[in-house]
Order: sequence, then structure tokens, then C-alpha cells
Amino acid sequence: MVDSTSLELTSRDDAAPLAVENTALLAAVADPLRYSVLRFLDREGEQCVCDIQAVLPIAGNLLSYHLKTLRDAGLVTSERRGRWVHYRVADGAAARLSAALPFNTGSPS
Amino acid sequence: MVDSTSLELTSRDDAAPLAVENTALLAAVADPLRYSVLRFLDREGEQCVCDIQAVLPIAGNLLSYHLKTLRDAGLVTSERRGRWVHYRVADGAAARLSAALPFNTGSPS
DNA sequence: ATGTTGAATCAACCACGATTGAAGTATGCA
DNA sequence: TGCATACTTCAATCGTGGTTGATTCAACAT
Repeated sequence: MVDSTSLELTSRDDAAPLAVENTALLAAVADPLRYSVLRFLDREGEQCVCDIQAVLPIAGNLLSYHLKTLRDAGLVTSERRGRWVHYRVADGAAARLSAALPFNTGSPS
Repeated sequence: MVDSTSLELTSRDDAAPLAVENTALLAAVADPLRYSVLRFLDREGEQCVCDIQAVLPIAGNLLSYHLKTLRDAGLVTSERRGRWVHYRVADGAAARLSAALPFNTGSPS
């Protein structure tokens, strides 16, 4: 891997967050499993792990691993409620994601 | 890797392209090097490989490799002009990218 | 206490992508 | 023709992320 700190081509893009930060966020989404989980949570709203697991045919530990990845990326939040842990899409996740794209598709709204 | 074809959780999202296709596109961008190249091409317009290389401190063959993955993803196009090969952001790349996100940040425009 | 279920963690394994060095192609110039 | 530049491709290495199986933890029930 190339030295990540030297990847900001020119210095002119002041406000733009570092490429590494944006790519880290994008990498969290660039996995079919995590992508499906995000879409599921976005569509159905808050869900416990067991509900996700019921619809996603993978081992529990694997799902837990990917949920942690999404948590670490700040794309989902979790909350324990009794025996179950509920996950939901984090506030502003959509905005953060589209802001992380290398270029924007015209102004939103 | 889990069977990719079975990852479309429910059947209800008819129009939505497969998760694997979207994640493949996102994965092409989720690399600091390719991300920087895309931003550079977007900012400066069409550039030959040597110009990119002048600003990105990596080996030529490595840059060529990453440019190929961007080409394969359809995010850039290349054209040989004399001794030089020029790259530019492909038409509709921004739209395709933002459409590949797991959810949208409100309606664009 | 013991057991059971829901979920996270740990220690491996392995495949794939990023990186490297060398060779190969194409264009232009002497 | 021969050499140099611009770029690509090939083969091989290396590191990392995804996967797996087993263990651990937390909440509840009996």
C-alpha cells in the first residue's frame, strides 16, 4: 500500500476530507452483505439481529462481524433491548455517504 | 463468500439492481488511489497518464492497474492520442455512483 | 444453580486485491 | 534501423478482509 497520507494529489482541495476517510466509509458499503443489511434496515426500519438473520442466510457470527464494521463506520447504531440488540441506520448516514463520493451528481434538493 | 445470488433479502425490491452490481461499482471507488485519480480527473478534466503520474507518487504499472479497474467499472474512458493515453471521467459516472448507494439522500433537484 | 437463547468475540484459514519487477507493445524521433 | 518515451501486461509476492468454528457473554426462564 502506498503511503496513504501523501495521496492528496494537490493541496488545493482544502475543505474536502481526506481520500482515505471517504474511501473507508465507501468500503464499508462496498460489500454485498453489508449493502443488503443497510438496504434492509433502511426499508424496514429498526430490526433486531435475529430478524436480519432470518432474512439473510449467513452464520450469526459473520453477521455480527459485518454489523460491527457498519457500526465502526458510523452507518448504523445498535441498542440492546432485553435479550435482543436492535440495529438501525444512523442519522445522516445517507448524507455522509453521498458526501463521500468522489464527485457529486448535481445539488440535492 | 456467501452465495452472492441469494443476497437479495426479500423479493420486494423489484427495480433495485442487484447488490453485487452496486457494490462492485462502489468497490472501484473505495480505494484511496482510485478515489484520488477520479477526483483529479473530475477537477482537471482529461489528462494523460503521465500527468496523473506526475501528481501521484506511485509506480507506472500500478497506476495502469488501477486505471484498468476504473475502466472495467466504466467510471473512466481512455483514448490514445499520439504517444499518450488520455483518461477522463466517463459520462454519467456521477449519476451511476450515487444511484449505487444503498439509500438516497433526498431527491436530487 | 442450570439451561437456553440472542449476540459478540476469538483464533485460525483462505481467497482476493494491491503491490512489485520484468517483459512487452506502441508511437515518435534520430 | 535503432533508441527512447509512454503505457500496458504478465508473473509472483504480500497483506488484508471475509469466512468459519469454537468459545464467551448477557439476559431471561426453570
